[in-house]
Amino acid sequence: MTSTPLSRSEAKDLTRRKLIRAALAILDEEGEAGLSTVKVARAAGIAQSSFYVHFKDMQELLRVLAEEGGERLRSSMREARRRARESPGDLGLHRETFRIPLESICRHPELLRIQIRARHDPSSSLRDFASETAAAYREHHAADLAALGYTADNERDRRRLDMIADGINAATNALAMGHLEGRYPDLDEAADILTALSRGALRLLRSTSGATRPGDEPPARP
Amino acid sequence: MTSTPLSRSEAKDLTRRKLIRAALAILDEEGEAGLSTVKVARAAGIAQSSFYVHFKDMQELLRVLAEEGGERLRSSMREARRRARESPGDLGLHRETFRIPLESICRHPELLRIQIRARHDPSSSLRDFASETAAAYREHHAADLAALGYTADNERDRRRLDMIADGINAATNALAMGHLEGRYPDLDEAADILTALSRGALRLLRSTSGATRPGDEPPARP
DNA sequence: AATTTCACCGATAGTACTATCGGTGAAATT
DNA sequence: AATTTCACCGATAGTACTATCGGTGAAATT
Repeated sequence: MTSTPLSRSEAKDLTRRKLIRAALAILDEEGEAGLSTVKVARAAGIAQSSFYVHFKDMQELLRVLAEEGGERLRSSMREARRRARESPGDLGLHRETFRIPLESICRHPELLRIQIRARHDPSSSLRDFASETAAAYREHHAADLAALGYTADNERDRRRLDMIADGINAATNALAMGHLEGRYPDLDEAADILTALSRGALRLLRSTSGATRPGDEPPARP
Repeated sequence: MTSTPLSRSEAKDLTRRKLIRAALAILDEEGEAGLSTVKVARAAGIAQSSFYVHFKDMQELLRVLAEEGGERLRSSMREARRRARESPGDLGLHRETFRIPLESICRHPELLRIQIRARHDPSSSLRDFASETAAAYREHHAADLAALGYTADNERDRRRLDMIADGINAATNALAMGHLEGRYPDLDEAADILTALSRGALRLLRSTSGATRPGDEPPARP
């Protein structure tokens, strides 16, 4: 082992990173209820009281965690969008549209778990983060639908697009979690299912866009 | 006010119910982290120490809560199945299949919220309850699909049915939550979206059942 | 009527955690 | 070289909660 002479600020930054990493791990393994300055500090290898050198309180650490997580998720989605645009063909694009979010989730599953938990936990300090993330995903999806040629010009259609994005989103999360739990080993299969689900929804939009009330399935395109 | 002379056991049962109700309310409003014998007992109008007359500890109260919640959910689903069977016509049946679970959820939203939270919280004492409930929903849905004529006779098709049930399920929850949050005021619209999503998935099953790999969309029925 | 049972009470010991404070030594500055 | 800064430390007061214990009075039993 080569000794590394660290400056004071470098050393401080290092322990700060250690605290953040430790908190993320505990958050993922034991949930928000399992977090305490005692545990985080010990996991990072410092005294409990030294926790306060780096963060005002646990709340602030969680805020930082949310910001970093949000940044990671956003960049992951940007990357996804970029790759999807490069994908060849129309079917390919449609399928990539679904495989890529699945992959993004599987790359940082702890972020999704934490987010889902926070989204439904009224006592969570991460609720805002969770809501923003959910909204970002919805927008992401709305953009994808727009890219496929579906735009909403009245309130009902907008609400429908929202519901579809919401539903597909939830399904994406569910399949990703199932993949991580080992139930669905093949992500391509999952992407196929999502593609099929969305096809059904798009068919509905196509068949009744602007109409007053849906019948069964008139074939007309807008 | 007419005075009600209660026997000792009746009175005990009453406070027990009060404790359970109080716990459920706190669980819904503040999450599992907000639960404590202090709060529950106070909300039920008894001394903190009297909590232990009724339950060994908080863990046991949560177990009872999970059992009661499970029973409520199961009976809600039985009722749903019964009504769906009575529904006229094939399209009607398909749509009822989706509207009824939505209604069930909206009748007891706190149960879904608690379940979703527990399902993703590693520190929760309600995880088993949540897993069982999720599995029950999936079976419910698999049965619905079977009723519509989709049966799986190989591993890949079984996995697909699972994924579809999982995905539709997640979408159902998402739309129900959206309805409760006021974003989707009309449950029928939500049911239409779910119907459309599932149609897409069913079309996939139809077109590639038993085949080795899906192409785009051959029209053949099995 | 006498006795027993028991749901509930207040007090309290024990546990886990938060957040502050004064002290220390090595890094940084002068 | 002398002085200052500051990341980290141990100790500790304060907070919130759990779970037990002995006591009490009214209901239930004898």
